[in-house]
Amino acid sequence: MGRQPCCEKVGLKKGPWTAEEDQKLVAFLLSHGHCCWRLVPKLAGQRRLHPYMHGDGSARPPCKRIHLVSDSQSHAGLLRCGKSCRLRWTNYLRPDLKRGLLSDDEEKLVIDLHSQLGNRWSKIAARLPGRTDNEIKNHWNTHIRKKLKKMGLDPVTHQPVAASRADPLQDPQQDPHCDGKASSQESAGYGTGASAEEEALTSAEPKQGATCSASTASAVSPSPCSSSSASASASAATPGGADVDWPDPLDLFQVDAIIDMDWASILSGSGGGGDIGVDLFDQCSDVGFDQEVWM
DNA sequence: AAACGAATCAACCGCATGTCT
DNA sequence: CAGACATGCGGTTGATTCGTT
Repeated sequence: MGRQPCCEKVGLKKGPWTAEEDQKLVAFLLSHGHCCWRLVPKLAGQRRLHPYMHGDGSARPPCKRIHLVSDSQSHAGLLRCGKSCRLRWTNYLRPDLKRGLLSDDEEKLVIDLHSQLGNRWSKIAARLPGRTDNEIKNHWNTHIRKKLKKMGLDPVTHQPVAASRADPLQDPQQDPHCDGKASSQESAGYGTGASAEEEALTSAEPKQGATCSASTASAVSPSPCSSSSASASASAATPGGADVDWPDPLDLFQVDAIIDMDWASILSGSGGGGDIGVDLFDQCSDVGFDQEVWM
C-alpha cells in the first residue's frame, strides 16, 4: 500500500539522544503527557502548552485537527520522529523505571512468564513494575538464555534440550531466537497453546498495573523517579555527557500528579485543577495552534 | 599499554493491531 | 465496510563498554 511512513525521514535525527533532547522530551511529557506521539516532537519545542493530553489513551482529544501554524518557527521542537520519542520515553526516560539489573526474583518471574507467554515481552513487562519490554528482552537474550542453556534447558520450550531436539519442526542448528521466522512460529505456538493461561494472566493485569502505575512513581523515592536517575543515566547515555539543566524534581512530581488526573474531567472543566481548567484555546494560541481547524 | 573479541543495551525497522472516518 | 492512520510490539542492529591476552 502507499502508506506513509510514521514520520518524515528527511531532516530527522537518528542515533543516540543528547541530554538536551532528553530534557526537552521529559519536560514536555511530564507537564503535558502525550496526545499523539507524532506531534510530540513538534510540540516539545514549544514554550507553553495546555496539558490537554492524556496518559492512558482515554479521552483522546482530536489530535488530527491539531495543526501547527508553522513548523519552522523560533521553537524548532525535536528533530525526531514520534516513534523515536515514544521509545525513548518508555524505555529510558519514564520516571517510574527501575534501573539496574533484574533481581533474582524478577528473573525467576520472567522465566516463569516466558514459559507461559513466549516472547511476548510487553506482556511480561506488564507484570514487572518499572521494567520495560526492551529491557527484559535484552536481559533475556544476554543473560537468561545462557543460564537456561547452561542448565540444559531449551530457552524456547523450557524443556530439557534433548526433549526439545526431538521436535521435528525445530531445526537444531538454528537458534529460534535469532531467527525472525522461527520466532514467529514459536510465538504462534505459544499463542495457541497458552491461550487459556494467557487469558488468565491478562485478566490479572489491571491489578498489577494499578499497583505500578503512577502511584509507583510517587511511591519510589523521588530521586530515582525523577531527574536524578534520569539525568544521571541520560548524561551517561549522552555521548558528550554534558551537564543538563534538569527541571526541579519536586516540580516534576507536582506535574506528574497532575498528569495522573482524569483529563476528561479536566477538559470538561470539572477537574478542579486550578488553572488547568482554563480554556484550551487560550493556551493553544500561545503555541500557534490554528483554532479554525479544531472546530 | 594496546589490540582484539565478547558482551551489553539503546535505538531502529518493519509488521501487526486497534481506532477513526 | 474499507481504507487510512497512529500506536504498539518483537526482532535486529550497531555503537559502546568491558574483559582478556
